[in-house]
Formats: sequence, structure tokens, C-alpha cells
Amino acid sequence: MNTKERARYEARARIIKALAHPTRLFLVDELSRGERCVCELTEMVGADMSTVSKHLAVLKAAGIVADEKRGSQVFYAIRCPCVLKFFECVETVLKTSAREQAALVR
Amino acid sequence: MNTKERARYEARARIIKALAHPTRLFLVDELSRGERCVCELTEMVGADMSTVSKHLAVLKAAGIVADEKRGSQVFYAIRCPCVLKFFECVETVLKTSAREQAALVR
DNA sequence: TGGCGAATTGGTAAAATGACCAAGGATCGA
DNA sequence: TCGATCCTTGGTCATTTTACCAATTCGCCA
Repeated sequence: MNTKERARYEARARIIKALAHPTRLFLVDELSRGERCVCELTEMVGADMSTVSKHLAVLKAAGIVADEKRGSQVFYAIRCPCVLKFFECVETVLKTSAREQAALVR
Repeated sequence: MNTKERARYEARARIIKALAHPTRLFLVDELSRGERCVCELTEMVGADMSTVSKHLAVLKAAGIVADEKRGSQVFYAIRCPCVLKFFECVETVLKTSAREQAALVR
């Protein structure tokens, strides 16, 4: 793995890392249904607003969501809907694992 | 977000976390071309074998790869090929970001 | 214009992650 | 059986991540 290759994998890892947290997955899932302001998301997540704000900042830095200030509120929206396909695959992995577990117990 | 929901997002995050490291992305990429033994992968990655072994253990625990001992070697292989679709999306995100950057400079 | 709600940012402490070294188990050829 | 190779595991230390609190900024309206 040379330097250039490594840089490519690091760039990819940065995106995936941004998704590698339960709260951020929830945020993406929720935003996939339409834009939401931070206070709405905070309410749903049930954590400190500063925590949610920071999670959103991570997603934004990765280019996964976009923000727009309107009045005193900030609305976030998905920028790359393909991210949702992640979930399908993740579910496949989970189901495959579950099946194997079941097979072992059988 | 109730307890059950949270558990679902945590399960998903575990899978994605397993992919959220440049070396592990490289390993998955390489394994997508066919099974490899740990010593081959170690050679390619250029890190300590114990480091590579631990990365592989993370992927295995997530159910993304499977291992098979044959003689003195251990071969790893992809278990859920759909993981490769992650990369397409990740590239899309990266390209979109790059385009926006370019637009800002223009 | 004073104050309130919305949001971000800085700071801090706890927990998780990651890399390497050292040690140990398994397999194979001499 | 001895030694070499392959691989995993345990330990340690540095770095990163994350959650909350406190402080600050911004917009709105009473």
C-alpha cells in the first residue's frame, strides 16, 4: 500500500467514520424523511443539544448533510441520499450473522 | 428514540465501525478480489502482523469476513459482498464534496 | 432594548481505539 | 524432535472520541 493508495483509503474512512455512531445513524435515518431543525432532532435523540449539534457537525464535515439557517433555527438535510443504501447492506450483514448464530444453536 | 430503536442503531453502528479504518477498508478491498492469508495481507499492508491480525478479528467479529485455517495458514474471505457497494456511495460523497469545493473556488 | 429560545464552541473527564512488542499455541519440514 | 513459520493474544502507551456543562452568538419579539 503506497502513499497515494493510503490517502484514498483514509479519505474513504473519514466518510465511513462519520456514520459510525448510533446517534449519527439515527440522525441520517431521520433526515432521510426530510429536513429537520436541531431542536427537533435534539428532542428525538434525547441528549444535550450541544451533543447533537456536534454530531451534526461531524456529518456536515464529511459532506453527508447540509445545513441552512432560517431565522433562529438551523435546518439539516441529507446531501447524498445514497448513504441510505448503506443501511440495506448493514441489515444484510446483520441478518447473515443472525442466521449463522441460529444455525449453530440448531 | 426508545431502547429498542437505540439497540438497532447500535447494532448497525457496530458493523459500520468495523469498516471505519483505512487499513480495514484496504483489507476488504483486497479480499474482494479473493481470499488471502494473513501473511500476504500483512506484507501488503506493511504493518506488524499482530496489528493486521487484530484488524481482521474486528472485521470477523462484525460478520464481514470469514476465516478458515488450512495448515499453518489462516485464510480470510469476504462474507457479505454487498459491503463493496459502500465504496461506490463513499466515492459519490467524496466527488460531491470535491465538486462543491471546486464551485466555491471558481 | 431586554430577555428568551436556538445553536455553536470551548473545556474537561472518561472511555474507546490503535500500534507495537513480547509471549505463546499450532503446524510443518528437516 | 527441533526449529522455523504462521498467527493470535495480552500488555502498555499515545491518540481519539464522546458526553456534558458553561459561555457565547444570533435572531426575534414583547
